[in-house]
Amino acid sequence: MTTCKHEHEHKTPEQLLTIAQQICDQRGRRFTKLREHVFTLVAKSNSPIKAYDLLDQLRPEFGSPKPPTVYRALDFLSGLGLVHRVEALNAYIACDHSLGGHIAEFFICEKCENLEERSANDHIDCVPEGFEIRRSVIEHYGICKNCAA
Amino acid sequence: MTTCKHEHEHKTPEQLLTIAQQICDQRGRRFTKLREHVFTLVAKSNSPIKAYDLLDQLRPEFGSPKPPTVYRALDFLSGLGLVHRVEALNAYIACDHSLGGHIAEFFICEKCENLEERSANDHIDCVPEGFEIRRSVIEHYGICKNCAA
DNA sequence: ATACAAAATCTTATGTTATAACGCCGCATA
DNA sequence: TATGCGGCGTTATAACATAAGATTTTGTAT
Ligand SMILES: [Zn+2]
Ligand SMILES: [Zn+2]
Ligand SMILES: [Zn+2]
Ligand SMILES: [Zn+2]
Repeated sequence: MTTCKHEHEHKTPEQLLTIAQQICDQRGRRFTKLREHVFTLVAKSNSPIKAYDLLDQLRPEFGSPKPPTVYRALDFLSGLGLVHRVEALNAYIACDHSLGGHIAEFFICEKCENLEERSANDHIDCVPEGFEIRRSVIEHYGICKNCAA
Repeated sequence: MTTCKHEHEHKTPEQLLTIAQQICDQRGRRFTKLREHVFTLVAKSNSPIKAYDLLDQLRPEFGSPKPPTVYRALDFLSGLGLVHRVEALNAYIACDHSLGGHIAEFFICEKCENLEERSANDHIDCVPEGFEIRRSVIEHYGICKNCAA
């Protein structure tokens, strides 16, 4: 258990949006109004946000969207590595490591819901012989420094 | 990424049941018929099993149980560390490390659904300063040796 | 410009997972 | 016998997610 000694600056929603547009461009995918709006809502949320909360926040500007609308956008965005799903919360967060393709590791405060994203080191011990890892879910739940006080 | 070199024997459902009863006794909790039956079903399943599949398998011997019945039993069992919830599958597995209180790490084959449980080493890098980890979710998805062939 | 194909979206319906709330029963304790 | 509590049944509903088909938008070729 090693406390972090690096700098981990957080990007602003605006920066994240710019990067998202670039990545989308590079891959030749369309960053539509809907996708942009969903991404912005995720990026602006300061804790993981749920699909049905996104639905609510899309209204009324985007009419009365139904679940498939927001799930499609989230699938698109997570396919590009722009957002991550937090499995144990059924919620979504904008990737702060704008590179795509990294293994995300989360530290989530159970009091204030704040989430810190890290790029997991790939030193995984004890992998079963011959097992090829395709995707990893690594989420740590606990109490952050602020909330411990 | 280090391939496992240890022996990891698997306990039989019967062994798991015996251990579960002991742990329950030690803690002064009641291992009721229902809890025993749910635990046995989980232990006998050779891949993570879902709550509603458990419900089906409880019938008709246990009448027509409703969701709260099985969720209560699962909460009880996981509270004692006898079963683990696999977050990204919404499914449950009997703990093979009968000690309780360990950090579970799973390697799950996406083809055959086989699951290997390990006890995660606690060498977590880059923990945010002052963050106290209470619970960790570590799940690796991929293809197992058998299915790669 | 027009036609076409593919991508994106909308809509309806349904499937899946999980919990709230309330009541009853059986057992332990005083 | 009263009292309390753990365990479980039951009803209802909340929360999360997807299937399938119709429709619109968009880029591309003619
Ligand atoms: Zn990320
Ligand atoms: Zn906090
Ligand atoms: Zn375990
Ligand atoms: Zn396999």
